[in-house]
Amino acid sequence: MANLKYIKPTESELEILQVLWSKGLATVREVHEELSKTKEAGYTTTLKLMQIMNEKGLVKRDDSMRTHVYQSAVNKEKTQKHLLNKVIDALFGGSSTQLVIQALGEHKASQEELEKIQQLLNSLKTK
Amino acid sequence: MANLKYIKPTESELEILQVLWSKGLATVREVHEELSKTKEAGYTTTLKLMQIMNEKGLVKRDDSMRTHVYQSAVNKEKTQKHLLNKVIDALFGGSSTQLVIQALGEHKASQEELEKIQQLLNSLKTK
DNA sequence: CCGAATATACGACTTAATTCGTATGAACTA
DNA sequence: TAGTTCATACGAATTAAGTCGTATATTCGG
Repeated sequence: MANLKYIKPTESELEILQVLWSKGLATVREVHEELSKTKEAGYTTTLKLMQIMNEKGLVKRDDSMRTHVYQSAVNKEKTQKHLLNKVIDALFGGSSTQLVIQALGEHKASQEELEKIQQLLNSLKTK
Repeated sequence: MANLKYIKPTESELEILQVLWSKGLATVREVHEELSKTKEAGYTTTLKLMQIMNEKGLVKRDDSMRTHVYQSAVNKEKTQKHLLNKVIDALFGGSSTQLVIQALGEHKASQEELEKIQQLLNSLKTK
């Protein structure tokens, strides 16, 4: 195996993964177009990044055609979980509750979302 | 001003800030001792890091004595908030709710902590 | 007072991320 | 078919983090 241990994408890599997670399959061009909406960067920069990600095993690609088609090679939820753990340690001394409080306090969530959280909370409390 | 915009401590810097936040005041030696509990690094490495942090404005120090005394120059909650926002963007497409759900689902919180979250949730819902 | 211990300063090295220029070749078009 | 467009590959430059060796100064114990 070569990926479960080393899920540690950089910020730029994460941006690319976001696109791949949402699109499923995408060419470098497509990823680059998407990133260009919010970011300034040359095409070959994106290309290079994705090539490196391929070497690292963060993405897979089909290079049977001239234009390669990429997809994520790492699970979205697993990656989120993994990096979130790091944040909780680095920023909140390991307390996920502190993080939740901080996150809930700061950002507005819709009633619907709050309800979702409430349900989750209920299931945790009665357990 | 020179700090509100650029709160972007690295991982190592965050470790040091954690120590300073908890101790209030500390010498390089003290910080280094603390870090040594969980990490392998030379004394001068910690020293250098803290010197750089001083230049960046992440910490302040009293160098009126031979042994300098450091303290954090950035607010803990502000820093948490700032970096948390980055994580929410980079990892959860801007949805703090997704982050909360992920965090609550993964980590066990005590009944007491859950109660705290519940109260926060109540105040958000009735608003 | 002298040597050991301890402190800071500073420069240099290593590694990794990011960026991009350029080369090369395929494919499409007039 | 020649020229333009678009793709990948690759190498190199830049920047920053992290690490540490070494120089130098201060302090303290005996």
